[in-house]
Amino acid sequence: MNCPVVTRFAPSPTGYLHIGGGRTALFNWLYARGRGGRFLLRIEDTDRERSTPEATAAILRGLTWLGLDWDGEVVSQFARKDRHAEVAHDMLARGAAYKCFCTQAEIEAFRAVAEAEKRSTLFRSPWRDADPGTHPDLAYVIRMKAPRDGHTVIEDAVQGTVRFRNDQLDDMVCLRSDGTPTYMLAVVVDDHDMSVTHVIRGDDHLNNAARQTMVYQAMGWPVPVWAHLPLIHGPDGKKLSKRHGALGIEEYQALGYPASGMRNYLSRLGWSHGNDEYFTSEQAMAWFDLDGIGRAPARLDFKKLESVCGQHIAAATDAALLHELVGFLAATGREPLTAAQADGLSRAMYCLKDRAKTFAELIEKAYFVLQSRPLDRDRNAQSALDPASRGILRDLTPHLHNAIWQRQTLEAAVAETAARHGTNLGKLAQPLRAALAGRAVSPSVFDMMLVLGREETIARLLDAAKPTEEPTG
RNA sequence: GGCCCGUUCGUCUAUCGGUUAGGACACCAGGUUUUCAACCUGGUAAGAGGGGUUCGACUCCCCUACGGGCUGCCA
Repeated sequence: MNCPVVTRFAPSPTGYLHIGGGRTALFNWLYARGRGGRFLLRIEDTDRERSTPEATAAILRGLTWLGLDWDGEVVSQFARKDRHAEVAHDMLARGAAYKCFCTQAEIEAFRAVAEAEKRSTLFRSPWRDADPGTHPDLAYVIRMKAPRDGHTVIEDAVQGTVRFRNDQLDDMVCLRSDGTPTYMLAVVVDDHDMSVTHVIRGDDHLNNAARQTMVYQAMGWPVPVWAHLPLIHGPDGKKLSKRHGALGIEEYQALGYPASGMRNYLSRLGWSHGNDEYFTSEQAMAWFDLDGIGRAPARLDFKKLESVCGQHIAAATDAALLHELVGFLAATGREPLTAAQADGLSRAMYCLKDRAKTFAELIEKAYFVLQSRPLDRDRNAQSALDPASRGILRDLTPHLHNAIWQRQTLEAAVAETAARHGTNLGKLAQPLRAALAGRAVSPSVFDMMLVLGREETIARLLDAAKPTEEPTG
């Protein structure tokens, strides 16, 4: 039998897509894409109180930025509530579920007492075996009639065989008293109806898998392959929370990380393929497998993220970088590039991409090509332009008029001029940089000359050579 | 409280009973160097603790410690 792989990502729209969710989506995507399968997206919005359309939009944006494309339409779980109710009643008819008339207040009171007495808080409904003839005409929930004897065994592709004692599990609510389904029921019905073959999700669902298995069994449906991933922790080893800073996947875009680098880094968090560290998404698809997933939670390491991203930026094509840079600028609320800036950036990209780990760094170092005259110089640049240096720069310009505009000849011209003034390239480089970039940090001065061209270079040198008022502060 | 999962350098990890326990990031030292970065060379650094099983355990079993998850008419 050759049943096609179907995976899904099923976030609840109660907030942005966080980094852990992003990784879960990535693993599902890699698994399906690497096997010619389908990767589906379902929004688990059955909690009407907390679900928002804004959150759904943010999740979609996050996935799109990460480059995780899904197959087919986005499924709204809430829209399928009638189907869920139908299954709940089907279970009732099969004797796999029952109506429970206990009120929430009663259950809460029971749990409060149980907790105070340090007893199990597992709720046992008195209606489990009640004669339907005794049912009152009151609101009720439909609860699963879960087996009390024996074990429910989960064969998990990551966690191995996990056995749960059935007497530790309660009769979970499948249909609320208002007729809406709970997650526990809806997730099973949807995964079945959507033909999901592999459920890859956070290990906070491992316990749930046992109860969900009972639903599959009650309905006579095939149980999917489970794969419960360890959660991601913050750099301090604690559960991820707001105080760890950037958490929403979109914040990573704003920080300037390329999507391919994020995918690479995230895939290595909890999964490995031998000693491979840096790889493309195509390689990841080919290599990704469930048995390469670890069982221990991993911590976020921003240094490593940066390092990986730096390699992806260096390896990307200029066109791809420019394209992603546009998205970065928009994500950080900056001015879009003018045509001239985009053009300059393209010409400069070759000397920019090797020295930037993020788009934030790249744009910083691209300052020289994005600005037009007159440059506005920062403090460090200003102080590099002392009167003596300005004189040398002015003296350099005539030699540039006829120079062949190549690195070698430019270097020779600068070295020669420096020597004539009793100094050397090392000393002249900073003033030159200040003149061309207006900054103390930039690509190589010769790269800047090549990118800027003869006219612009000479003009900037003459601008800098002009005596200006010394900074006073 | 009950149930479940986990624990190799600071971090991510390799190892699937026999290795000088390997790699990457970070860090340190040196080299290269016009800034930042990149790059080159070398280095520091790990099997939570205790019991077993075995000729031999990081690898298998048990206990403890620590961390995490679940225990909702949330997902």
